[in-house]
Amino acid sequence: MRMQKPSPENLDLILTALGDPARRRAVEFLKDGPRRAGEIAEAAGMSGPAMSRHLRVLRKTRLIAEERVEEDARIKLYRLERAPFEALSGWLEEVSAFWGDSLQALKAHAESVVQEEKGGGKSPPARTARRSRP
Amino acid sequence: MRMQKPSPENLDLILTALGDPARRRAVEFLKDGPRRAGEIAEAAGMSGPAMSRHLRVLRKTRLIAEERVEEDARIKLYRLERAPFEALSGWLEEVSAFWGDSLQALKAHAESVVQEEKGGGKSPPARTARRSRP
DNA sequence: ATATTATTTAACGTATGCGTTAAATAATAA
DNA sequence: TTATTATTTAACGCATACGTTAAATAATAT
Repeated sequence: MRMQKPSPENLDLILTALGDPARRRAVEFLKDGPRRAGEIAEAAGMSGPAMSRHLRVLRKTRLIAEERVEEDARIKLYRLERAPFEALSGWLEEVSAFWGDSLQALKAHAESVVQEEKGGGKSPPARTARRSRP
Repeated sequence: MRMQKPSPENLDLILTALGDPARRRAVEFLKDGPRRAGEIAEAAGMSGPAMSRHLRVLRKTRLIAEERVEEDARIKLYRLERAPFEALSGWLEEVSAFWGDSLQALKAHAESVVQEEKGGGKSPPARTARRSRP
């Protein structure tokens, strides 16, 4: 049983999805809890169909998931899903690890330890410019 | 005193910029240090002009910056710039704060305190679904 | 069954993004 | 100056994304 690989291919979808302001507004709106499609559309200031398309994109990337209310089967709620945010966060940390970010200080440190264990074979981080001239 | 506002408008550009795989490859390549445009293009497996366009996008979002080598004025290097990554990271933390992520645990807590001080006027975080029926 | 409300899908027009080839700039070297 | 190498910009063609209005589905209520 695999537990959700970093799935770097999905970064494409995740970042593209979050790149649209309407979808980002939807995500920010859902931060406060599950909501219906109509509420989300209204909060983002767009028509239902337009938001429906956006929700489909967010659903495809698993940034959101549907949720049914038992008491009222016709009501369908959307809520944020954790994994893709973590995937993106992980990629960000990996990219910006070498800066020693204040927030990620201890995590970054842990990462670096792990990285040392792996033995930094590939690219000796030549921070110095190499001239290409003979 | 806040340094470098969250600049939510730039999230658009940042996320759109990072949404393209070629640009992401460029960023990952620059993680190991400053490189020339040609090297980046080759690493990403595309023509010079194509990558030049991408670099322009990355430059506009300040994800990268130019750097001149004094010893050889005709060589121009690109390097990663910290701020936009932090901006994105900050937004991510804000959005996913309520999950109590292990990494962001204490930061998230601090945020929630701040949020309490602001007085949650607008949307009372009703984690429970409200039916819209009369 | 018919009506009602909520959401999704279809179809259309417009706009933007990407890669390629060819031309234009920059900055030196001979 | 002219030649050389590196990078950027221009122009073209193609594909995809977005929002809107109108039609189709879902799931109940009467």
